Amino acid sequence: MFSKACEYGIKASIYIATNSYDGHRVSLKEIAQKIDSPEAFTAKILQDLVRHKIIRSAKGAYGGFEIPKNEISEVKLSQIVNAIDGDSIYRGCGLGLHVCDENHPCPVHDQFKDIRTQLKDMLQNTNLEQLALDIKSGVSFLKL
Amino acid sequence: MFSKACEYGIKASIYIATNSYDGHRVSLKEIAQKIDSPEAFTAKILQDLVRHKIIRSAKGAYGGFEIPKNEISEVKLSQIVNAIDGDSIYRGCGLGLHVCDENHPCPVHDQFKDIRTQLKDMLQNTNLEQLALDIKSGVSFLKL
DNA sequence: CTTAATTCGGATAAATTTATCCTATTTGTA
DNA sequence: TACAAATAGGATAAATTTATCCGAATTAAG
Repeated sequence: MFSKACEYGIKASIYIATNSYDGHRVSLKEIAQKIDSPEAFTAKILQDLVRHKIIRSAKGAYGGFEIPKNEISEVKLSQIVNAIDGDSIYRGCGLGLHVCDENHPCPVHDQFKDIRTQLKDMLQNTNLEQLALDIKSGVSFLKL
Repeated sequence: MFSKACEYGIKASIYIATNSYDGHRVSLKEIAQKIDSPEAFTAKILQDLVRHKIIRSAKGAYGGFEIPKNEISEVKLSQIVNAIDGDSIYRGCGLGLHVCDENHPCPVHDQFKDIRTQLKDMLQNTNLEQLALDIKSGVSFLKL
């Protein structure tokens, strides 16, 4: 579904959100441990999210990553996915045709239509606050 | 969504179906041209589908690939996807957790639930006959 | 001012996926 | 039987994704 990079990006963003919620900045090292991801690779992904202004970073001692409290509920899953994987998951053709629309549909265009729409809506309507609160309350988990 | 291999596999199967419908066996060369895929790579995928008994092959002159007429409507997209990509698209965790179920859900488990179910149902309920007929009647297309 | 803890960024390596090439084998037809 | 047209399959290459390493820059604290 998503690339590894995207999975790490989503999990890292959620972990950062849970901590920003409490006003805590978190380091790359801590993030990688908590979401069980390779540290250096995760660093690249976080840099990418920083460039896309989805998260913020602070260099130097006591530095780390954070999301301004008032922005946590504004960050949608779709932004993270878009930044890392692009929008082809819910925009591109299911069979990889370059042209695929109502006028020139691929064989599974109709079958995929609802699924794509639902996926797109879900990603656009799910924000980091919801996800972070479930982690904080122990309802959901970031590893295993 | 799917790997390139899987996309080629689905398109090839549909093209073979449209021809088997008319009692015509088709060669690798013809298939690759009609679905716009790399020939040698497509050969590997077709071999795989043959091993999974989803399509049949005939060696030698006048050989090629076919699907017994009475089986065309029995081949579901899910079988092709399973043979090539496995079932992780609609079985695995959206964030790649090794354990992810109702008791230990990942942060997006609930959000993905419906989408997975819908995708799974669609793949299991869509057969090659439907798709092939749309191609034959010019309603849908295998390339561009 | 020095040090330690960080992120940043470039280079590189490993793993996987995608793609190509070549030879062997099979098989229908002349 | 010889030939040509196919699939089968192994080896290899190219491209992409995933992952690691290391030095530079930044910054808070002592």
